This record gives sequence, C-alpha cells and structure tokens, in this order.
Amino acid sequence: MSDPQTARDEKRGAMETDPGPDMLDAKLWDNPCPFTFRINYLALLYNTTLYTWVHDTYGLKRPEYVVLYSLALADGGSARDISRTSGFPKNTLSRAIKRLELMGLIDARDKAPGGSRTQALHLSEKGWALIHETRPAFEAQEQRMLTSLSDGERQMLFELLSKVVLDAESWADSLPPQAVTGNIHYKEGKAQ
Amino acid sequence: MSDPQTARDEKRGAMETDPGPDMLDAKLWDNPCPFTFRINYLALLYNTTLYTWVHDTYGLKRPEYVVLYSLALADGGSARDISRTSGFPKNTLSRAIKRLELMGLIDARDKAPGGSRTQALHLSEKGWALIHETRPAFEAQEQRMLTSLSDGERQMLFELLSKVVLDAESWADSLPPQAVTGNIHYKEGKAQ
DNA sequence: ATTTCACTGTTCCATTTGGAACTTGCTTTC
DNA sequence: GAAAGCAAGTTCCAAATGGAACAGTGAAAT
Repeated sequence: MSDPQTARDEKRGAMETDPGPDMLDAKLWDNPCPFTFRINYLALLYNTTLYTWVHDTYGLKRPEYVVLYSLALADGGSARDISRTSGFPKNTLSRAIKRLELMGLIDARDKAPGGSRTQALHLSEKGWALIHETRPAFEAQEQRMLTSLSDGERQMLFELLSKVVLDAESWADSLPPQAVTGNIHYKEGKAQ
Repeated sequence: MSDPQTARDEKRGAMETDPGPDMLDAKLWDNPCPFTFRINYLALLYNTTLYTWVHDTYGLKRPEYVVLYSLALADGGSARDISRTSGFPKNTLSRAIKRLELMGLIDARDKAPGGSRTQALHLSEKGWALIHETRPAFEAQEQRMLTSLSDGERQMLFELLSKVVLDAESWADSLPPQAVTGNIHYKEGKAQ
C-alpha cells in the first residue's frame, strides 16, 4: 500500500473536474488511519449537506434538529440521553431545548412531572410534523450514499459497523497506554 | 428490523453499567439512517478522545492539528486543499496556520515564493517531531477501534468504505430532489 | 496590452460554542 | 430523618467559529 493513488488518477487525467487536490488522494491512500479518515470524511459530507439544508429551510441549528430527531426515535428521552448519544455538551442542548419549546416544536415541560430532576421531553404535534417532513431527506441521502454498493455489500457493511459500535465501550474515552507517556509539552508556548 | 434491541439488552441486564440510555439502542437499531448514525457515533468517540488529548498535551486546537496532520500526508499542500479535505472553512484554517507559524511548527511562508497566490505550506523540523510523536496515538486508537474485527473483516470494511468514498462526488453537495420541494417554512418563527 | 474574471487567503464581526461554577432535587448513609 | 453526596439542568462568560466583504494575484478574453 505504498503507491496506491491510481484508482482516482486515471479519472482525473480524463476529466480534470477538480484542479487536482491530491491531498485527498494522500489522505485516502497514504493515511495511517484509513478507517477513521473515511468515516470522518463521509460523515462530514453527509452532515453539512443536510444540516445546511435544514438550517436554510427551517431555521433550526444542528443541535436543535438533533434534539428533535433524537426524540422522534426515543420519545420521552432526557437532555442527558441526547447529550450522551449525540456528543453535544449539555448546556448547548439546554439552550436548544429552550428554543424548541419557544417555537412550539416540543411540549412545554411541567416543572415536576411526578417529581424528578430528569425531564422527559416530548415532541409536539408540530414537532412530529416537522420530523415527518424532514426525515425522508435524511433517509434518501443515506440511500444515495450507498448506491455504489450491492444489497449484500450494504448488509455486510452494516454488520461490520455494528460490531465495531457494540465494542465501543472497551476503547472509547481512554487512550492507548503508550500515548500518555513521555511527551514534550508545547503547551506553555501558547502564542497568542 | 422493527424490534431489534436485543443484542445489547441482555448485556445490560447482566452488568447494569450504564443506567440504561436506551436512546442509544433506539438510535442504533431503530434508526432510519443506521449507517450514518454509526459513522457519526464512531467518529465522535474517536475524535473527542484524541483531540482533547492533543489539546491538553500540546495546546493545539483541532483545526491546528488537522493542518499539521494534513501537511504530514501531503507536504506542500495549500490552505485550500486542507479546507476541502477536512471541511474546515478557510478563515479558520488561515488563523490556524498563522498560529502554527508563530509557534514554529510550520515554516514561515515567503510572501511570494516564485509568485503565486496559492501558498505551499511545509512542516518545520519541530512540526515533524510533533507529528512523529503524536501520530502513533491516532494509529493505536484506530487499531483498538477495530479489534473486534478479524483481519479479513477489517479488509472487507476498508474496501466497502473505499467504494462509498470514491463514489462521493456523485451525491455530495446536493440533496435528493424530493427533499427540496413543497415544505412548510418555519424560519420566520425565529424565537430569539 | 488592457480589461475582466476567477480564486486564494485575510480581516471583521456577530453568532455560537462549551468549560466551569451554580442551583436544585433526589438518594444514599449513618 | 438529618447530612452528605450526586447528578440533571441552567447560567455565565470568555473563546472559537464561520459567513461576508475585502484584497491581492494570476489567468483569460478581446
């Protein structure tokens, strides 16, 4: 895997669509982390397309739409749940929820629904409507993303990724040991 | 695929590690976009772990480290190249590059190296040192991420993802047609 | 040759973000 | 059952972010 940027190159020679960012080739074929680069790159393309669309069309920021989407999948979930499964910090979500409430997309929270500091959140009628209207775009984009694969390949990809995700607890939130020892610390050199 | 949250549930019954965020289960097994959720989730876990480590250890923010990493793979690349392959907007990268230059991690740019508005960027000695010191952590984390897969499975996953990435031009930056027509516009209801 | 044009990188500024401290209310312990 | 502990959600504020307008430079057109 040392001189691998061939697959894309021939295409480039013919069409010259992009003025040759072979940095992309390097990142794809010369990268010590080929897997994580790919998922980052794909996630990026997918997310920016869809979330800019949502923002331009509905005036909802990404964390806001994430709240709606999360509740559509797990109605009655809490801010903490959304934080854990989406990666947004809880204060960002707090703000998002407040605004969604104001917009009438999620139901007003009774300060104590039975007595619990955890607030169960629910989509409003209007919130469901928005989800039903927007989710197809997300689904369709995911479909388009996978058109180059056969049904069998899609299934295989799905299973492989599931395996990795299910094993995530064992590696997330901790670094491999050798990374943590004996480093030069540049931090004090903060220029700014 | 309607009542699929079994795989994780039995585990939960036994260990009760997490106080049951079955929102995660819903997002994994009830999601109309199972593929993109998985890659987003994995990317999230991977990125936050590593970039917080880089930040705490070296005082480099994510876009800054991304510049270094990109140049390590494609020395002489431009800000524009990095922007296209990383997704960061060019002004963010402009700032990052300026600071890296100040810190001596990339070579100073001669205002006109032969005459061209595109600036070819190069890591300095110190920049290379930092990359050589940090990259192993990224590699190791990617390895750990994939430990649950056999060699064959890893290879398969790599090939499937490559296919999808190579096809990216055909779907990125555009939405599926049916998404763009006939929507309610909530945007004017901006509360704030 | 001069005028457009195209595009890279920078600056400006309003908005957004997220860490840290705080509030509140349940839960556990003695 | 009071006291200490803990965890969800909020507020505060400094920092980071990214859109938009700008500047500068090479290429294209006439």
